[in-house]
Amino acid sequence: MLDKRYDHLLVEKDRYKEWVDKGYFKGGQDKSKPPFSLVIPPPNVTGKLHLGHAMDTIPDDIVARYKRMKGYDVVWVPGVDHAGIATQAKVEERLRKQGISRYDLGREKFLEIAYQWKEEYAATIHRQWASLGLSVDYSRERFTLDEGLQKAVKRVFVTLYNEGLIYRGERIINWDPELRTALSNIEVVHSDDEGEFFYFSYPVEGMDPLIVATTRPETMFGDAAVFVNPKDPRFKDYVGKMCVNPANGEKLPIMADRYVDISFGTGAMKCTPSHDPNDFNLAKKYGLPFKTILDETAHMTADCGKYAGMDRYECRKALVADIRSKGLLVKIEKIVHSVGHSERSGAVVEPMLSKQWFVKMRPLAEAVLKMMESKDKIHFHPTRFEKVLVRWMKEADDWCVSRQLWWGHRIPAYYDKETGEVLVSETEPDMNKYVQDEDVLDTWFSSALWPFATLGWPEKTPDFERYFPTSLLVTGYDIIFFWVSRMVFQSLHFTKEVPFRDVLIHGLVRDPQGKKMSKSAGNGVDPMDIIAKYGVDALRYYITTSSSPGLDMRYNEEKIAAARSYLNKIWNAARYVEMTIGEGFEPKPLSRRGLSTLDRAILSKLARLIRKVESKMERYEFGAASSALYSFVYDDFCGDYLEMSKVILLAGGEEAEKTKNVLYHVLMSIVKMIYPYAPFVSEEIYLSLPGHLESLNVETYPSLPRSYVDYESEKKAGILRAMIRDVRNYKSENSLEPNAKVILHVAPSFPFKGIDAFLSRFLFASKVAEGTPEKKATSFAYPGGYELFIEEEIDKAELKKRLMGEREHLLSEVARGKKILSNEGFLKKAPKEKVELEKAKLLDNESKLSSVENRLSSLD
RNA sequence: GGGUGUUUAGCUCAGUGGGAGAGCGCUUCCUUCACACGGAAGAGGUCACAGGUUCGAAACCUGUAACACCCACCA
Repeated sequence: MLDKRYDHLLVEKDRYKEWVDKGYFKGGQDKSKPPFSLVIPPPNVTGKLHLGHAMDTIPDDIVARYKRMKGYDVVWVPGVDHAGIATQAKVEERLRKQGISRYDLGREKFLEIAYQWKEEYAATIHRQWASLGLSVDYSRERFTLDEGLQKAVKRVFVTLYNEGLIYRGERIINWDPELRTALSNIEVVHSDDEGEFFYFSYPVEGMDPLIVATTRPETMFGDAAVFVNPKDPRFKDYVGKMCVNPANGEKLPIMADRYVDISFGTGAMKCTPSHDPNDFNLAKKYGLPFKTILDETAHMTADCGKYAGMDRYECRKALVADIRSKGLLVKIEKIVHSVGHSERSGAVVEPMLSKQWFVKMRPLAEAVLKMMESKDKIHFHPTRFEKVLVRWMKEADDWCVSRQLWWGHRIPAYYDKETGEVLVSETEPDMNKYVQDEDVLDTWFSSALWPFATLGWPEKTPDFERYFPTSLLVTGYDIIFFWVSRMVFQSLHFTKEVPFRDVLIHGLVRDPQGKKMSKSAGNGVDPMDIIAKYGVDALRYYITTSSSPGLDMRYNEEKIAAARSYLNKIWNAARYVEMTIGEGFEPKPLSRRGLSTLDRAILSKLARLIRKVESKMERYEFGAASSALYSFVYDDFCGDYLEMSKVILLAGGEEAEKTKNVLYHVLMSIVKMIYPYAPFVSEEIYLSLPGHLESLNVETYPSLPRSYVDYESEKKAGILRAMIRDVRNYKSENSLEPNAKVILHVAPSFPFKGIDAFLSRFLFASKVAEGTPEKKATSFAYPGGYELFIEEEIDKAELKKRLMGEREHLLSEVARGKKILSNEGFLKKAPKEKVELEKAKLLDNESKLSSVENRLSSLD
């Protein structure tokens, strides 16, 4: 027997371990079942789990549990991501607190410490998966740096290199001077920062000086020219002349190119080939010299005269002061401009000319675009995110994949110690002759292989054959570029298949004000706190049902409390059913034979509900599925059926036994349908019920044949329910006590077995008579022409007022019905059922109206 | 500069052509033997605005406004 109250701490205790130990989550145990596979979005080994992880994994878990019940062989591969930059930054930060830099330790020792870090955090992540109740298959767990992934990464790198899709080149890249590594374009986040726009005077022999504006004076040491637009009349005579760089006195050619925007700044632009991507292009075009004037920590190089060794901002300040003292500073304007910051360190990114490895994107991207136009395309939910992928694939520049870090997949490129010739190879060459590239790969390079590499690729393993492509990926819209797109093109290129058939995109959890949750803002919520307070089932329910797919949600603790109340409701309904059916109850198979109208009605609703919930679950519409179940639980099951069935149960006899069986089966169905959302509490209820298997984890999804759908019984039960509500409302409006005795009449005879008993129990009817009463009485009309009369002396004025209001409402309803039914367009074009429905409604409303009018006239 | 989303009850949000819904909050009443994490009965919305399509629009189309987000090399 269940306790009076649902206590999530008791319910969740030790349960997960038991499930794992019993092997319920292990895939591949029955290969006669159709496969269904997922991979977890591997969390970074950088810290604690947050609500974003819950958003990533709980929908996966709901689908996995649902699919198991539907008879699939589910494999859900778990794992963690080494998260190159992020982890290295954290490890370095920890070391720094001990006064150690990574350079003090050296590569090998540093990696040892990083691996320790990984073990530490992987353990935390495991505990948190357990707290969330994720039904992942631990026998298939992977890590983005494990042996298999290393093999896959090498295979991919070497193959792409041999195909000419990976190359090493000198280009302007985004440099993070804090972490001292190159970054890809999407690892740079732009923000509108306040800055200064400096106008300097560049002397020109025999002419007025040229005024050039810049936000970055310190880069003037790397300038190679000044550009103007060829169509700009102001500078017609300047082109071809030389001007003097006020920073160092060097002469710079004045050149013309259409790239220059006439209306921006002064119309004259300085060109710094090594520190600006556009200037780089111009310099290439015109053969200008490249001079690097910033080092890897963004300090000025030896080429910068007395400023050598200064930090870039220090130099800017000093240089501007010096130019001012020479009288060459014209003015300084405040400006808000877009500045790139490192996603990880926050440092202002420095565009630098640097030799890095790149993945050539065009051919890979084209394959994605082609796939997304074919009938075998990947289906995104919601579909609009397909556009996000497509747009990014259309625009993507070559991907800089080398990182000047230690924590990651080392690039399998080797350089001949004598000739410097490069050798790219999966196997290590003679290391006496060669030295390996120092750099590692972008973390996303290995994450991109996750769906197929975790299943065994490049080997043709049984898992790979059976479970790839995976069925579903769940992730946030914020990493479509970083992760989803890269998995797609790598998978298409190397397996010739999509990595997953469906992608379910979720939004972000924001704080109650709608702000992004972040550590620095201190507005984050620890899922572990929620779980401790409300239980993980309530969290799971909340996360998956309180928002629409793809939209952000605001964290709302009240809704978590509401979710817990809901689970408590189910818990108590179960408790009641257990008490009612009693010890030793043996469930029998359901049969419609000999069932009461009430039983038929609830089973009819259940049959329809199961179909609806299933169709929503199949489309990953958890909100819609759960709200259908929710209203069934509250309104139909607890509100109506449980209460009304008490009448039958009290009467006892064979009918009562049948009702007990129905109670049991309906409850079981509810428990099974809520199970994917709330596995812990449903397991507890399930195991306390008779006729259970060893665990809900091995149960099948409920089903009821269509023959159980019985609208006639639903309608009758609905009328009874309406009668009860009407009389209660009548008492309330007429200031009668809810248990005030009334005499009721129903006419004509309502074919509902034991109606007297129902009405006397719920309405405190002292007598239920058939036929129209002799005395004047208030009446209510119902579909099918049934009327209910209440005998009770009440305030005539009040009654009249109420009836007038009701008449008004009915008149408008009748008018509306007549209008729509006299509308030829409607009669012709609307679906037949709709027309019939309207006709029936009109008839009902007319009969109600005439009843109300009779009552009114009898009052006068 | 380009793109996407949002605008529905006091608050947070569902609702993809056929009489406006949920949770919380609010009003009145009720500890009756499943549940006060509860029950009964209620109040509360020109569905942002303006046009259009349709027999019928919160929903579809076109514009407008406000807010949010993404992308982009304007020095």
